[in-house]
Amino acid sequence: MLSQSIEDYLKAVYEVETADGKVSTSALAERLDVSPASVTNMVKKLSERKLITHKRYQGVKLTPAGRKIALEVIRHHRLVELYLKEALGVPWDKVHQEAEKWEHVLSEDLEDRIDEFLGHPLRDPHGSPIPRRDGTMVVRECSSLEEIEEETCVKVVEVSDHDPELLRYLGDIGLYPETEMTVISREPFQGPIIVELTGKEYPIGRNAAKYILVEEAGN
Amino acid sequence: MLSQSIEDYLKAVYEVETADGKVSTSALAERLDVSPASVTNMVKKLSERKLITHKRYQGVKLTPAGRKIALEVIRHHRLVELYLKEALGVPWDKVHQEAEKWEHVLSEDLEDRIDEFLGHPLRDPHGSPIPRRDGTMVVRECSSLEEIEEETCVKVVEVSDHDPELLRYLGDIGLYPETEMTVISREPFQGPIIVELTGKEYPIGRNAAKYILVEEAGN
DNA sequence: AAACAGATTTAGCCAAGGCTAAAATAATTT
DNA sequence: AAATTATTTTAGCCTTGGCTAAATCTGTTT
Repeated sequence: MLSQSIEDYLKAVYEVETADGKVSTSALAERLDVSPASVTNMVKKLSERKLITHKRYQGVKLTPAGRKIALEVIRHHRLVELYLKEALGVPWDKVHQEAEKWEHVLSEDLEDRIDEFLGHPLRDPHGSPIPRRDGTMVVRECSSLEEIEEETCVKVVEVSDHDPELLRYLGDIGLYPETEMTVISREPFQGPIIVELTGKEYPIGRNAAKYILVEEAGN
Repeated sequence: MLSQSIEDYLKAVYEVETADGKVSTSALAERLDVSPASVTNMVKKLSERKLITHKRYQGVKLTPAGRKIALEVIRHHRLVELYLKEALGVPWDKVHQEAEKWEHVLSEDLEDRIDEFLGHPLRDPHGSPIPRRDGTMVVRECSSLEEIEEETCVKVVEVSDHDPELLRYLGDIGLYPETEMTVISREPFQGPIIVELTGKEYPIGRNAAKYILVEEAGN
C-alpha cells in the first residue's frame, strides 16, 4: 500500500505537469505546501521506487507506473467530489476539501459502486474530466476565459476548484460548467471581463478569468 | 487535530472497557495488533494529553474528554457502516472494514448530512447503538445467545462485526438484528446451539453464539 | 518466604516525512 | 566573463508511532 504522502506527491506531479508542462522542485513544494528540501527528499524516494524519473536540477517526470497511480488518485478525488454533491448535497465549493481526504481511503469496490451510482460520469462538479479505470480521459478543447474576444458567446467547460470563495461567487451568479454566456467587454488595464448570463451582466476579475475554461459556443 | 492513531487508541480503550470492564495494556495491544511496549508508549502520551488516566501496572480509564472523542469516532464508524449498506449496497460483512478507514476522515458537516440522510438512525447494520452527537446512546437490555435456555423465543439485538465470515454465514441463513427465532436445543459438550428461523433449523457454534446478543421475545 | 510466571515498563532502536541552515549548481544581470 | 540571484540539494535535526530485548513489578505457588 502506498502512503497518503506518496499519493499526494504523485497527484501533484501530474497536476503541475498538466498546468505548467515542467515539474520543478519548487513548484511541487508550493503546491504541496512543503519545503523544497522535503520535496527533494521525497523525489529521491519516488525515483527509487520507479514512480518518477528525475534529473538533478532539471525536472521530474512520471513513469507509466507513477502516472497510473496519479490517475487513480485523481479518479477517486473527482468521483468523490461528484458523489458528495449528487448524493449528499454538499455545495460545490466544499467538495474539494472533503475529497482531499476521501481520495485516500476509497477501496476499489467502493469506487465501482460510486461510479455505478453516478452512471459512469465523465466530469466532476467543476467540469474536470474523471479518468476512467483504464486511465483514459475525455478531454475537451477549450481556452481560458481571459483570452476570449468581446462579443463572443462561450460555454463554460471547467472551473478551477482551488479557491472556494471564487466558487461561491460563481455559484451565486449561476456560472457552472455547461453554462452559456457572452463576453460583453474586457475592461482595459487588466480590468475585469464583463460577461452576460441569464440576462444579467457580471464582472469577472482577470485573475479569476484565468481559471475559467470555456469553449466557443455555436455563434 | 488528533492523529488517526490516537483516535484508534481511544476507541479501543472504550471498546475494551465495555467488553471486559478493565483495560489492560496487553488487552489494548491485542486489540490494536501492536506490541505491549507500543501501548505503554502511547498510554503515556494520552495521559499527558489528559485523554485517559493511568496507574502503573493497573489499568487505563478514559477521561470525559477522552470518552467524548471515543464516542465521536464510534459514531462516525457506525454511521458510515449503515450509510454504506443503505446508500451504496455494501454487504454487511464488508462495511466494518471500510468504516475503519472512513471514520477518520468524516467532517462534522458530512456526519450531519449522513445522519440526516439516514433519518437519525439508532443502530448500525450489526445492531450496535449509534452514539448521538451529545454522546448519549440508546442501550438495550440483552443477553448472549450462548446463555439462552431451550425452547425460548428471542429477537436478535446485536451481532459482533469482528468476523466477516461469521457475518456471511448469518446473512446466508437470514439472521440479522431484529430477526426473531427460537432456541431449539443446546447440544451437550459445548456443541452448537440449534435455532429455528423462517421455518428451518440452523446450528450456531458456541463460540459464535457468544457474539450474538438477543432479547427474550414476547413468548 | 522464596521462586517463578505473567504482565508491564524501560531503554534503545528504526522508518516516514517533515523542518532549517548551509552548500552547490544554474540562470541572469552587469 | 564576472557577479549576483534563484533554485536545488545536502547535512543534520525533529516528531510520530512503531519495534525488540531487557529489566521490573505483581501475584501465585510452593
